[in-house]
Amino acid sequence: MQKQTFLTKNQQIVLNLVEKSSQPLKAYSILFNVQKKGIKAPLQVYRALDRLVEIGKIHKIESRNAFIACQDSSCQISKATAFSICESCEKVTEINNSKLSKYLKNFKDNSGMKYSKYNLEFFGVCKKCKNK
Amino acid sequence: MQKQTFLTKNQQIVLNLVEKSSQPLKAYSILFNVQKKGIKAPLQVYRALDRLVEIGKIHKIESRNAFIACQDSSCQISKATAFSICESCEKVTEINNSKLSKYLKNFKDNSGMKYSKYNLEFFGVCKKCKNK
DNA sequence: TAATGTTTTGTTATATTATAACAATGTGTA
DNA sequence: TACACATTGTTATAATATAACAAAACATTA
Ligand SMILES: [Zn+2]
Ligand SMILES: [Zn+2]
Ligand SMILES: [Zn+2]
Ligand SMILES: [Zn+2]
Repeated sequence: MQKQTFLTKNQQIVLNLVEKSSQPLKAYSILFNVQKKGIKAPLQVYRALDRLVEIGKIHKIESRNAFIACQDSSCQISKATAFSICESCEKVTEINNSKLSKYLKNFKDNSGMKYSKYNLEFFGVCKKCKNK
Repeated sequence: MQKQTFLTKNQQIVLNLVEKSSQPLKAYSILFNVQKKGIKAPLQVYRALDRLVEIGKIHKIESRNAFIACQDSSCQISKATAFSICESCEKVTEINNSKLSKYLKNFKDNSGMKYSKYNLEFFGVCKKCKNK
């Protein structure tokens, strides 16, 4: 049997929820919200999340331990992610900027190490919050 | 009483340990290693870590939940951090590259949000591991 | 279609990471 | 000294994540 190319039932349930949310969701909040769909245990959620992250459908916001749906179709291939995070309202937005991604993909430091992946998190105060 | 400008005893103990380590340390591994110095509880470690991160003496590697001593004196001011992480041996190195930091500090996306801080984590396989 | 090997799932238990709450102690200032 | 407040110690608990293993689902092919 080959590794799945489609989404399994649990993965689809989790993805649907994460995609409906405008903001990152925590694993246990996801669990709570999918219990009526038959997902009962943390591991079922974490397994679905792991796979969804692996195939680029969602991303983990590492500084928040939370998960957000991908808003940029190229992520499935590139493994290159960037986010802006408002430290006041916690709004998170995926940054889709080709210049930035080009710059970072080509970045080489002097260690001679080749990077296959990066994650960038910007922090600040969003427009909305600043005008309050 | 003003907020301290020096390091308190616990902070110094934790910092000493983290600085001695060439690699990121986890909070509970720090706790285990400073118990002979009189630090008994997780919260004592986390409080010290929080402050040390705040003043830029150490950084948290978010994707690893681990802490590493700052290897770049400008971090105390800039709140701009970048790391390379080997996914094979887990070696972490702070990237100190003025072009990169300049580029990222000046980066503006089209949301009109002003960033005061960023954290960037590059992943790959280090030279050593590649030659194995 | 039955046997086989593999992936995915369900389930229980447990490990790991981090914070809440509050009393006690220390320290600078008036 | 009296006050304000920062820091510490302590216990308990919350939040995040994984280990282990049996059961079920599914593709392959005999
Ligand atoms: Zn994406
Ligand atoms: Zn905001
Ligand atoms: Zn630094
Ligand atoms: Zn390596």
